[in-house]
Amino acid sequence: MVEHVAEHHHSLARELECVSGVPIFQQLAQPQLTSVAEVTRPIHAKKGQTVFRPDEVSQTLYIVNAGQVRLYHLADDGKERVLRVLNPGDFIGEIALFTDEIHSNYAEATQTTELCTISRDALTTLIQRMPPLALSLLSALAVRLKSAEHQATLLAIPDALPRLAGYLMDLSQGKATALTLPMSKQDLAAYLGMTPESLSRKLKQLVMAGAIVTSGRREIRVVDAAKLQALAPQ
Amino acid sequence: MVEHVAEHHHSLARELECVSGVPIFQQLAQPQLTSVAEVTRPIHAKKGQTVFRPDEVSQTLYIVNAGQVRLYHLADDGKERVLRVLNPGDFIGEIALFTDEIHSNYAEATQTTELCTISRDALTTLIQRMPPLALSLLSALAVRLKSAEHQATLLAIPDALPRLAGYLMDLSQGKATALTLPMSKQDLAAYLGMTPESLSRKLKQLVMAGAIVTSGRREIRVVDAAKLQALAPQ
DNA sequence: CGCCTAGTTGACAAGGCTCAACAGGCGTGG
DNA sequence: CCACGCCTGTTGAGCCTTGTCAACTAGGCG
Repeated sequence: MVEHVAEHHHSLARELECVSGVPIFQQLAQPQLTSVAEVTRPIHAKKGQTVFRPDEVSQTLYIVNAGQVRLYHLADDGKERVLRVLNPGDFIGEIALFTDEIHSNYAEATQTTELCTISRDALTTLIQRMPPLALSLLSALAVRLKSAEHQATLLAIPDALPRLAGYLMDLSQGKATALTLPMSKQDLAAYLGMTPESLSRKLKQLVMAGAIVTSGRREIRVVDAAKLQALAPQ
Repeated sequence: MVEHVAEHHHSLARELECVSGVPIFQQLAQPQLTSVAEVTRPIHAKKGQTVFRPDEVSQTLYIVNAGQVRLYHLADDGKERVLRVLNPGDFIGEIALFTDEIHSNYAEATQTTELCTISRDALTTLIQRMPPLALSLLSALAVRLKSAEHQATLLAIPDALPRLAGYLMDLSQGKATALTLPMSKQDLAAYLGMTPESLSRKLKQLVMAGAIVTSGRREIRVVDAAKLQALAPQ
């Protein structure tokens, strides 16, 4: 589980596929996409493999193209704190673009995953040549910033139930839909700043209240958005 | 240094002063600074005044030039949750640049404050004309994102003492220095996800442990960074 | 089919929140 | 300039929530 990820350097086709699937580059024209593809290196990781680990000096932007990457922090009591989960289109390493970021987190593939990597120098050059790219990067960062600050306000709530309800409201976007948890329950518990035991109990409480029903390991269906809303903060 | 330009565009003097003091625009050349100043509108707020309130549709970037702005959220139990405090050079409203942001927070001046405002249209135009501006905006957003995510990891810690110790470590940057709290203790308590009572007790605990000494309302001196570090998480 | 991890449930203890009363600064007005 | 008053911060006591530890169940993967 500590093996190195496989790197590939071949035709541009692969890079193009990687690049064109990513929202950040979506509105670029074909020739510009090719320029981006030229400086992109795809890497692959199988389930459980580590993409990067702490203390590596990084000057690379990682963009998830397919699969899923779990970003977590290892506390010195041995507990893993999940920071977030990267799905296709998400990226990590933006700070590496401006300072020599020393990663303090682990990135681990939770399934077979393909990532695009772009070096700092290549990306800054690209940004200066393609203003639309700068705008879409800014937009992506702004969105992430908003969600990070939102999460911070959620976590500042001392009671576990509204914290969980607020999280589920975000996931379901206020509607009574079925949804799949983006991570395991123990990871979710860490993400929400509680123990797996508490998460289990609070979920049960929501089921009892008639707000949600659970089915299977990661499936949740919101049946009464109003009840959930009433338990959520704000 | 502003004088020279002021002679040519006298009406811009105020805007230039506002713009040139802001880190985001710092490395722009003089003519570019003038372009920025041309689309900037300074606004002023006295202590206690509200800069904006929730449900206002905003297409504006606010940059604090002097003074301090407190950004907070009003829960429906009437309690204020401080999201962060903006000091000179900090900005807010970046999400407004990409979507019609509906502010969910209040912004209130804690002292006599001057802000620069730039409209969405003006800023996107500027970005496309000035690649370095895009880079420095990206850099600023990345830094804020990092600190927001860091705060989220802090808040996910259930025990109040390490949470506080971690916050103080961040403020003091690991050194044994004197520091001034950027906000009142009750605001800090909300920011750290605890009650003012808990904050008071935990601070006392840190003083007892010999890690810090307090003097006055907002002054804290770290006397033993190692002790503080030992109590902080990671 | 069986093992191993993820998830659940229960009992207990500890920590933080709540409520309430008190002290101490700072600004305001006399 | 002083005194008063208000707001900020502190201290105390009790209860409630959540973390901890432990045992148990349920899926998933080999």
